[in-house]
Amino acid sequence: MDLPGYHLQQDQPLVHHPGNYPEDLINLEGSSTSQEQKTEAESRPDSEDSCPVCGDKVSGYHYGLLTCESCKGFFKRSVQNNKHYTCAEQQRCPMNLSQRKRCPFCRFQKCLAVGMKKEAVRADRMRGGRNKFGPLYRRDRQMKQQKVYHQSNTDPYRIKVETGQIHGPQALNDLQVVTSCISHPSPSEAVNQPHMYPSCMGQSSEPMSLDCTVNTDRGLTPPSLPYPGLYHCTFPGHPEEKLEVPFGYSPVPVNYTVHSTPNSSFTPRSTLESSPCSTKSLTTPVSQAPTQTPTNPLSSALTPNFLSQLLEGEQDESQLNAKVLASLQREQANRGKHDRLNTFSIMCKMADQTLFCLVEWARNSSLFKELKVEDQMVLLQSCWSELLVLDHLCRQVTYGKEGCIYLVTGQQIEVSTIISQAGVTLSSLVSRTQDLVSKLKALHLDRHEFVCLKYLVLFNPDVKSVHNRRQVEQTQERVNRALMEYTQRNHPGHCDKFGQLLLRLPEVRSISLQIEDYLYQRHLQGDLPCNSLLTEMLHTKHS
DNA sequence: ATCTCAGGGCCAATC
DNA sequence: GATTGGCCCTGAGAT
Repeated sequence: MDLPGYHLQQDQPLVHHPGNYPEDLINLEGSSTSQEQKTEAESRPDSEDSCPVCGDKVSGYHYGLLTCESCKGFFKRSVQNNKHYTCAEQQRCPMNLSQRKRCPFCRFQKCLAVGMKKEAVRADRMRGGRNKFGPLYRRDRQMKQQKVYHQSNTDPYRIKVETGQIHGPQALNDLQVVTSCISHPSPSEAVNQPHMYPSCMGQSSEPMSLDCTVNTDRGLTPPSLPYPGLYHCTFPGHPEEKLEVPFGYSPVPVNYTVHSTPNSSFTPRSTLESSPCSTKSLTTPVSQAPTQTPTNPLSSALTPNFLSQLLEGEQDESQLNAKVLASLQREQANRGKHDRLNTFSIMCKMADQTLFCLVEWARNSSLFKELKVEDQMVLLQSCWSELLVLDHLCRQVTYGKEGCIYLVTGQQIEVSTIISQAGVTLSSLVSRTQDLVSKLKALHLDRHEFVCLKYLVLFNPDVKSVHNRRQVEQTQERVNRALMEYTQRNHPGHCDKFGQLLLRLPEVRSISLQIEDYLYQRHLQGDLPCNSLLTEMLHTKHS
């Protein structure tokens, strides 16, 4: 794979390994749970044929996307007869072939969520003919064709992704956000157009759509950014800006014994062996923790300067906001008016842009530059998802309001809204992440500590095939010591803060792995954009 | 002129 | 009696 700025060509065919994933992971989103479903899926491995609402066999385009005959009829009747369903449960009923009849409310909501359009049901009941979505269907087909025929990537930092398999149909969205705020520069226009098409049928049941411009209480809130002037940034794919951080640092060899501890990748060696707040001490009462002063000559006097140097490479949040927003705007501008990005795609784009920035951040780091390119690549390939999670966590701790998720675009979305509409996996991820945010907020994580955690995750000597393991280890130890001294110096009343921060890293790791699994499943369904760094990172890990 | 295909109607099966 | 879902009809748009 190619990372931004890394041009080692590695043509790797995109091999799908659905069998590598446990069934429960695939089923978590409620698309297919029963044995019946499994059998059917086996007999019909091509996900192109599965209805995004219930997983049944699609019979063609109906009301905006490929669905089965059953959901087509259900949707038609619901709209034509102006049905008002209610859910006996928590409006999160599983939707699959065997259970689709149980809850019409959730089924209809799912229909709307995946993109079926009420407007496509004819008010005049005229039979035959083609509707106004013809161009949309054509474009959709073309995009599917593109996937099938191995469209080569023109982006300079992408690899050629080949696929011998047809990707899934319309993305099964966990959320459906109508991105008026991104597609319509005029807020007033967006407010008057809550949905892509005016609703011609009085349907009281609210669609699952979250409209960031219409109802700011429920969905995304417009960003308050000085973005107009920043939209001209070249980004991504053309890393023109190089932050040359003037580190006056050269690593000093430290004689630490290397122990290969299972699952210890989150815990730097020096933490285990030389830190006053060692892993052992973390499990004991604070009063019993040793309070010895670090003896390493690297440490105390250098730490403040070292930390400030580490911080210099950090990207300004408002610039990042603007870059990602601009990128999303460009993406939307390249699409047709009736072909907006769905929520999942938007989230992927955001993650992709953020990932790009994180890779650039690493590449511009003097500490990182000291490594061989091969080592840089394997480290980044190993920890990219952890960096993304850490980045997200820091954003929440710094900017996030209670009960809201602060997006990299500067927008906010309510956690409850996401959880009420997301599938099981995504809800779990959001909940776990929010729990971690709460813990980090309680710890008063600041940017110095955050950047140290990023470096600790990046410089992971446990990564296989790292060439210069010792160098990686020494850097990790140095950052680790800097973090320890910083927390001790700035939070003398909270002597365990260092240990508490490190204890959060396994959860970061765990969440990142769950995210990778989730994204890979969506990737197998064809929901992830092919030409993205995110997809390539996923692909590299799974190939 | 013919073909394609998506929306509508019908009706047996099921709830 | 209401709902579901498979099948067929229709006809605007594409070829």
